[in-house]
Amino acid sequence: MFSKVLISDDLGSINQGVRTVLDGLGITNVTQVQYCDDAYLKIKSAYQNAEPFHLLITDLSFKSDHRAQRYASGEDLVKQLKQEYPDLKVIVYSVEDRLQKVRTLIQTHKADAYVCKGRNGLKEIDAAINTVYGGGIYISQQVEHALSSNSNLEINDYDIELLQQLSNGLSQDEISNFLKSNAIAPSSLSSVEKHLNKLRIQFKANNAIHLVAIVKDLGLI
Amino acid sequence: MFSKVLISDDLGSINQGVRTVLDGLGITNVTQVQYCDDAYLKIKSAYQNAEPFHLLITDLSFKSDHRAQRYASGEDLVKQLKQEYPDLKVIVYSVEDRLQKVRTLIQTHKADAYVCKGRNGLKEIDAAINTVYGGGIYISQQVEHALSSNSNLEINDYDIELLQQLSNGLSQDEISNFLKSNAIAPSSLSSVEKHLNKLRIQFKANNAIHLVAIVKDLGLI
DNA sequence: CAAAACCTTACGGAAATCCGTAAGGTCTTA
DNA sequence: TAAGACCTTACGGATTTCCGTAAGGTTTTG
Repeated sequence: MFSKVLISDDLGSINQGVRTVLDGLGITNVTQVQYCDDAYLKIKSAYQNAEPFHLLITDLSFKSDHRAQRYASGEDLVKQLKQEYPDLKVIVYSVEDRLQKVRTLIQTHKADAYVCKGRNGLKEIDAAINTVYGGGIYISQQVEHALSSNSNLEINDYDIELLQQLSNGLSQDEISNFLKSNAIAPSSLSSVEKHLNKLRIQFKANNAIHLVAIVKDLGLI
Repeated sequence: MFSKVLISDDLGSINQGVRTVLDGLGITNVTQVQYCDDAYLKIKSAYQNAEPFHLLITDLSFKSDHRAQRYASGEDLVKQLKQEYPDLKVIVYSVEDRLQKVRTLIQTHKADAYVCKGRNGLKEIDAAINTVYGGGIYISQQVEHALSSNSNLEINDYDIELLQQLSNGLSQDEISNFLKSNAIAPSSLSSVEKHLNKLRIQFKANNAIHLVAIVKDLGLI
């Protein structure tokens, strides 16, 4: 079993619950932090001292306060850590249950587990730790279809960018110019129209307003 | 000090933290529930047995699961309870920091405190309990300007309705027809345009898409 | 390689939006 | 009651979105 674990979560009370689970698994070398930057520094220095952490359990959303942070979210933290220390196992523990988030964390950033905070959260943390220790990937039941299903996986970063800019108030013409100046292809007004039209059909939206409302509800932007 | 308290929060681990605070205040008669409906029933039956709860500390968002619930959110719960039992003190304890939510809870539903979950959440819970016990209203610092300021309080139900329908994908023409068929005045296309234009200016939105994105972020719809 | 499939881009027209102006109605106030 | 403020409604034009069609380029496939 893991012997050295770091918990990162800005709500102290949740840390307590996770710690209880770790106790139950006989894991006593547990460190807690409340800021992403602290998590990064702890892991880095432990690694340099040849006493690396084996597992990180982290939340995604951290309330910002007066302390300026390099890593504003758990996602940024996971991304960086997994690049730098691929051997470090990472369990994400979040209330966030949007499929796109799960997908990004697991597939892109290579997190090892995604556990939704909820009534059974701590039980799932237990299961996740065991699965991850065995080299597996654990995903909460309520979001497990994020990976498998043939759901809206075919929307890509380009589409997200379009939707993002649209929701920022840019006209389609302005989006076209934005893409040109950022060397993103395709950039013609016609292409912007085509892609947004495709998205409208995909999400069964009546118009661009409806589309933005829908994807915001879905948490895609 | 309060002697009989109910905590309602679907994440067991958070309950633990709040319970610690209550312990520190010498409050030992504490009950916990994980569903809004349970909270309602407990309070109702305690009242009927002439042993009413004095204080409810509740979350707003509850994950839905297999159990069908009459009260889907903490907001519904607070609304109902405060109507039925005005003497019951209510502290809302939520990660939600949108001003409109705070306003509705405090002004419309008459909650006694609004505490944002965060790094200092438990300290604030402590302060809130003391303030509320003294008959006051407590609001977390980060959202306290929700009430005082002269902010966008002048947007009314009619505006919300327009924004709602707009985000549902109706064109302005369709909204006009919708208003006519529901006998809501004013209903002309021109008026719909005017009001939406006013809202665009108010929220500094470039266009209708931008407007919907903004008010969705603000939690107005 | 050639055909097919796909994508990008351009263009044009219908519809919707954005944004003035103006007329008429309602409410407030002196 | 009369003037003023405010609101609703109508209308017209500029701009933007919506939605086809078509030409040219790139990628896939046999």
